Amino acid sequence: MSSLREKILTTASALFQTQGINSTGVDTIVAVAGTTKMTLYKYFGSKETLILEVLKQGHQDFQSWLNHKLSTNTKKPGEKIQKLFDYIEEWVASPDFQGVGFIKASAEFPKEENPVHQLSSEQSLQFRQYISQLAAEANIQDADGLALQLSLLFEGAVQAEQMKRGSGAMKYAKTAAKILIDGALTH
Amino acid sequence: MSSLREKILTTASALFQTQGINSTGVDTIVAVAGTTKMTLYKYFGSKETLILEVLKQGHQDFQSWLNHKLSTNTKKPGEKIQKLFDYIEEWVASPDFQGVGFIKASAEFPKEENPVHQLSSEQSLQFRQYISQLAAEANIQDADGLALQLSLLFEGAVQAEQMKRGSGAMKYAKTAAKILIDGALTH
DNA sequence: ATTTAGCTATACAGATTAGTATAATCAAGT
DNA sequence: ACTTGATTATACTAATCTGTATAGCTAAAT
Repeated sequence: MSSLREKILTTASALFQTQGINSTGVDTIVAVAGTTKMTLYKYFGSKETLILEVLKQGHQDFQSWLNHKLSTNTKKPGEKIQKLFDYIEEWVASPDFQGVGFIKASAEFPKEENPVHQLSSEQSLQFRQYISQLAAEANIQDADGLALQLSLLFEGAVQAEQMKRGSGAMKYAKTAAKILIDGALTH
Repeated sequence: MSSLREKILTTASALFQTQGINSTGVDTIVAVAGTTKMTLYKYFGSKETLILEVLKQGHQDFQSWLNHKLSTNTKKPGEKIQKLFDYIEEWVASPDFQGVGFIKASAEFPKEENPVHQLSSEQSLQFRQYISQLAAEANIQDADGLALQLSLLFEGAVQAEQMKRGSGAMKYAKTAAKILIDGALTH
């Protein structure tokens, strides 16, 4: 079971989001999680490993949640891309939303050779490919191009939301996305 | 004259961009700038002040460059918003492009009470208002809404460009922007 | 030649950080 | 009752970072 490992993960995730990654010490993490450094370093050999695990967990949670929502609420595969931002907005508005890890992480670790930066970059690409796949299912010509544009809206809105909480940026990203998708569908 | 002050400013700006703000120590800055800590602390009383000055300088450089380009290359005021992303792309592609400070800074200093975060937030808002003004000059109904959407594309593309250099994200942001602007103009 | 101002050189204080070493505690299973 | 394994508690090391103190250098102006 090892609920302590998960407790450390969720605590670190919340602190990284609210305080920043570099500004959050392991002492703070273990204090808030109600454990000690020894236990943290037993489960995660280093702070960097912990960061990577937090990123993996967050990305997987988001992807599986989104995929489940889209799979159960659409009939034809081409419908998914049209509902994509509806669920993204729902995700961002949910109370346990803890930001999008890879956006913040890539900003705090800008060196390309850094493992955290590399994982962030990989996750960003993976999400874009997921959108591209949805676009292709809807028979959109330039699926990759539209996917990139939608990912820009997504990342920009998350960025704006992080900059000023409750800015409603994702709502405007959603309407912009609909325009871009409609335009791509008719061509 | 005080060219040392400017040397420190540009050096810090470059290092903040490539290494991250929190990961760049003042010792590194003065070593690269070819001066000493005493001089740095004489001009800027603290590292935080230096960060704020770097942000102010970068934002002002960008705004005045952009404004000059738009003013000299358009005849009617309504044309500006259509050429906006052409010049933004040119700016990002220029060799001395050193990122957009407020995007990175707000990610590294997420606490809203932090002065660096506050300045970043303010600059982001100011840029959005500038776009909104261009939209209003073109007689666009929901100028603020379009401005927010365009700023999302802008910030998302800069974010993507920082994540993977030379990704060409701004090119796709530009075409998406044109679609959104055209849509807003016909309504 | 001497003063003055700006800059350098260097050492250091004080705080914070990641990570480790060691011993004590606690809860089970046998 | 005893062992085993996981966790806690605490102290420590070594590195890093911001900011300061002190003294010396250099060049120009008078």
